[in-house]
Amino acid sequence: MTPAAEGAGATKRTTRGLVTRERIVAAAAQLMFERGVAGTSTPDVRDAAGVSSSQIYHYFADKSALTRAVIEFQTARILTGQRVLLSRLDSFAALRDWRDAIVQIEHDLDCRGGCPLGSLTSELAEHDPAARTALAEGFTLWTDAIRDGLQDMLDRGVLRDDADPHRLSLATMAALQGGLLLAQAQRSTAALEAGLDAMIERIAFHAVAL
Amino acid sequence: MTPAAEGAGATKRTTRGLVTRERIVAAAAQLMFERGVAGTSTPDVRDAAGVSSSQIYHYFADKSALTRAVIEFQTARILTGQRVLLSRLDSFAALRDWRDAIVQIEHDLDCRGGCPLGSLTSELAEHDPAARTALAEGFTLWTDAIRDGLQDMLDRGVLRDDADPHRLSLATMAALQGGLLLAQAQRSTAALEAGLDAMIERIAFHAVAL
DNA sequence: GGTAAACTGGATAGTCAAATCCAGTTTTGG
DNA sequence: CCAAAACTGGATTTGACTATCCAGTTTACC
Repeated sequence: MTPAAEGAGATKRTTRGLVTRERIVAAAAQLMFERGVAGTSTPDVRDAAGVSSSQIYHYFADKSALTRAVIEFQTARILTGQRVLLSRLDSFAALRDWRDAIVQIEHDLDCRGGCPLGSLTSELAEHDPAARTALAEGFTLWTDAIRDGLQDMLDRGVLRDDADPHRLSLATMAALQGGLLLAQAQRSTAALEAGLDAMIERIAFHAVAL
Repeated sequence: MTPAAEGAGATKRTTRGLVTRERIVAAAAQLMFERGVAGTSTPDVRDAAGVSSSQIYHYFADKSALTRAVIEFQTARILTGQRVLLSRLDSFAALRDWRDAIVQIEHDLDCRGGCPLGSLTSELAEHDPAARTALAEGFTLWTDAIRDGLQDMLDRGVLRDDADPHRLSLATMAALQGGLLLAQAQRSTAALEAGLDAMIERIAFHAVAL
């Protein structure tokens, strides 16, 4: 009778149920961000979400399913949270604003935690194939958002034809992820700033002469 | 009576003892690379190293101390393993060889595991300050090796004076780390290649005109 | 108003890992 | 040769976590 909790089981859910489910996911996401997946126990999530133990297993088949929900949650969070910046990532001013916003966030966090998706990657990629796939998908969506802005710049003639938006967006995402990882290790945004700046300058190399 | 196992306890160690200690660290490093720190139990390490349980706690105060030894092991491994490439990272040909070697390694590993230091970072940074410091130090040594090559190019007039070796090396390390992380998630070296290529091109921007 | 879902709260089983301890054996280095 | 270190192999304590189950209560919705 346990609702499939995830699959096409199509168990009827009330609004209240969905809200509770979301509260569990949000709490788990926060804890996993702060302490990692292995460092987050279901009792921890239970307390943080303010629910009873049974509710967690009512909505999720097991911890692995909860973790996958967290990945989707973080992906959505990044894409909507950066929507304003990402949707208009189509000028050098916008790129620099985006860079500044990320550096500012990291600074405000005292360089703790790295990237919500990046941290999960190294912990899950090798022993949870479903999680790895979900993470890969999240990175792809994120990278594509950057690519679209660059494509826009190319279409509008801001960038020359020799610019490859897809490749540039991949490189930018690499610099971002690595910058966040190094920020976490070194408690400094120096590498993050250097990486993002270098990529923006690299993109500027393709700009049509003023 | 337990030897401090790490500190300035200055317990006399025989050659055989050091060899065994190293065998434990190497086995732990391999397992932690494959399964993560949390996914590696001391019984796992015991079996992989072919020693008795007591020996692990004979050489290391606890799992945390062993983990720190693993970080030092991996740092040394990277620096000596890439010594040939890193020590002469002072020309564009050398930079490209270095890039190719890294991509090749990742390809041979089927994009599994990411960076030995990077993986440890997101897992340990937030709840093991000593580990975080050791990781930061490892990244600094690695980045400095890159910086030295660039400084060489600058000193020899291959790069123009407006090149900032330190900043460029930081950006390169960010692209490398992010590229490896994305490779792990997406099982593709595309982002790694794009990131490193972009950085090499970025450095080439500072090259004196031919 | 009644059915189904949401929810509490705690008991519980089973597993596994960290770390300590010990009694005895082998190896080594001066 | 002999003392210290290296090492075996396993027993053991302690604790935490995953996951299940249940008996009963509250809330939502047609």
